[in-house]
Amino acid sequence: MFSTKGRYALRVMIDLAQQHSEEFIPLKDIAERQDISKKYLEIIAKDMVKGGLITGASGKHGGYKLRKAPSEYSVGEIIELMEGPMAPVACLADPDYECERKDKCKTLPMWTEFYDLEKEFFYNKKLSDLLA
Amino acid sequence: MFSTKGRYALRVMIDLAQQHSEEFIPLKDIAERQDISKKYLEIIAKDMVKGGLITGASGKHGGYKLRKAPSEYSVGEIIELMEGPMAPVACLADPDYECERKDKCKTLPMWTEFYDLEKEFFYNKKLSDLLA
DNA sequence: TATTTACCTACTGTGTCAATATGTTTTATA
DNA sequence: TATAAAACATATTGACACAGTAGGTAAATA
Repeated sequence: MFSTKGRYALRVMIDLAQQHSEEFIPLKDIAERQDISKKYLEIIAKDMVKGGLITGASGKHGGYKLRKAPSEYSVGEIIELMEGPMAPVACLADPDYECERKDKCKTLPMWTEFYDLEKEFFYNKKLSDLLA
Repeated sequence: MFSTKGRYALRVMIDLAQQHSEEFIPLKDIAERQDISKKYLEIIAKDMVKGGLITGASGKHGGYKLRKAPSEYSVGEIIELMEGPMAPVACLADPDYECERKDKCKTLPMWTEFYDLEKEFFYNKKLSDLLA
């Protein structure tokens, strides 16, 4: 299950895209439109700035805006930035993970196959695909 | 991320299938081979019996065995029995979930599409596919 | 200087995960 | 019939993540 961090971030991205504005959009407006606690969204928006998804501006007429066109964002990059790798098992999430059973593990190929499928799905899905 | 409940259950199923036996296999042996706490596996095995995946027999020469041929079990049914629906979001996990945003939700079609993909993948993957 | 906004740090209640602990019941066998 | 081996049952626990809340500071504009 994806958590609210990723899902709310996605909704913030969609909301920003829908404003079709070069101006900064205050979080207050987004929180109201999306019906999400503004205080909680602050945490999420801060991480989004830190991760390079959006830019923030303080002060009057401040707010947030996208850094790229919606078609240039993949859903996968948004979700993985907020929640970490969308791996089905821990041994795939961390490349340094050394499982001593990995050579004889009967399920690893299946998890790998699914992980690839999952990444392909979400990295080919663009933010612009969600605006229809 | 799938939890140990589903993953361990899958390993128990694989282990049972690998014994190619009509006898009951004691959990002690499975726990040793799989290097999983026997006490914890007891909880899991009990749920597996309850869910109809395996049959259990108490007493001497008791243990567990599969109820069907490995090719008749899908990985999906094993995982969902142990962990509940593998839905990416709560509103898809529960058919009675009534989200007031569902009609205007921009992300629901994507989650649904992914959920279908996921189910297709895991329900077409059979236990026998993991024995190679 | 006042207002608006983002940004920062800390805290908290709730729940799930991954077990452990301590039994009781069932069944075959010596 | 006693014993051992096994499943089955119930309760508890420590650690952690999730989903926020609370209260404040810094920056920018008018």
